[in-house]
Amino acid sequence: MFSKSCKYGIKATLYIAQKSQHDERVSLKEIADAINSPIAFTAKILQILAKATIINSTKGPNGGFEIDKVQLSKISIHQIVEAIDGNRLFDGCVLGLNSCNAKEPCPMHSEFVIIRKQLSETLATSNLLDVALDLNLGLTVLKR
Amino acid sequence: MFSKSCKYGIKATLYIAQKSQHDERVSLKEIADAINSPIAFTAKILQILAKATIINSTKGPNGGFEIDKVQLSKISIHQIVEAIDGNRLFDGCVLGLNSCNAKEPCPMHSEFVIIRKQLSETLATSNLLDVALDLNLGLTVLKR
DNA sequence: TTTATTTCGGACAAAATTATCTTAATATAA
DNA sequence: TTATATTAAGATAATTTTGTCCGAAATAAA
Repeated sequence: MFSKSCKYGIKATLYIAQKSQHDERVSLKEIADAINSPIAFTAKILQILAKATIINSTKGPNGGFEIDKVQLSKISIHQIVEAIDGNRLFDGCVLGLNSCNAKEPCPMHSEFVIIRKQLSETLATSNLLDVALDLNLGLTVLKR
Repeated sequence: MFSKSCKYGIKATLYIAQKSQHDERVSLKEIADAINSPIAFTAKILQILAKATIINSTKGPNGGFEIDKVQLSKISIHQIVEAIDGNRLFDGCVLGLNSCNAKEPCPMHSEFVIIRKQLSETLATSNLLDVALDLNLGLTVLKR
């Protein structure tokens, strides 16, 4: 479903979100520890997310990553997926045809209209604040 | 969503299904042509499908691939996906955690319960005969 | 201003996936 | 029986994705 990069990206963003809620800026190392990911590779993904203005990065001592607290409820998982994996999951033909639409569909097209709508909506209506709250309560986890 | 191998596998099986409906056995080359796939790589995928007894293969002159006509309505796309990509799409944690379930869920777990149920059911209730009929009517296509 | 800390960016490396090539095995028909 | 057509299987190669390393840039503090 999601690439490995994207999974790391989502988990990293959620961890940053959780900490940002309490005004804590977190370092690359702390993030990689928290989500059990390779540190240097995680750095690359965080760069992508920073360029997409989903997270903020600060260099230097006490630098690290954070998300504007008031933005938490306005950022969706959909945005993260788009930034890292692009939108072929939402747009592209399930069977990989170059073009595929209602008029000239692949054999799976119609079956996937509903599934993708649900997927897209679920990801679009999710938001970092809600997810961070569950993390705080220990209802969900980011590694294991 | 699906690996490239899996997409080839689905398309190849659907093409074989369509031809098998009319008692036509098809060659590797014909399949690769019909679905616009690399021929040798397609051969590998067909081997997997043959071992999974989803398709039948015959060597020698006039050999090729076919599916028992009476089985067409009993084979689902779900079976093809399982044979090629395994069932991590249906089972595995969306965020890649080693274990993830209702008791100790990842932050996306509950959101994906519905999506995956729908995905799994859609694929499980599909069958080769129905899809082949649409292909026959020209309502759907396998390449472009 | 110098030093320490941290992310950024580019080059490089490893692993996984996708793709090809060659030979073997099998079946058909002449 | 021999030649031919076809898939099977194994080795190899190319590409993409994932992962590492190192120096540069930026920032803060001494």
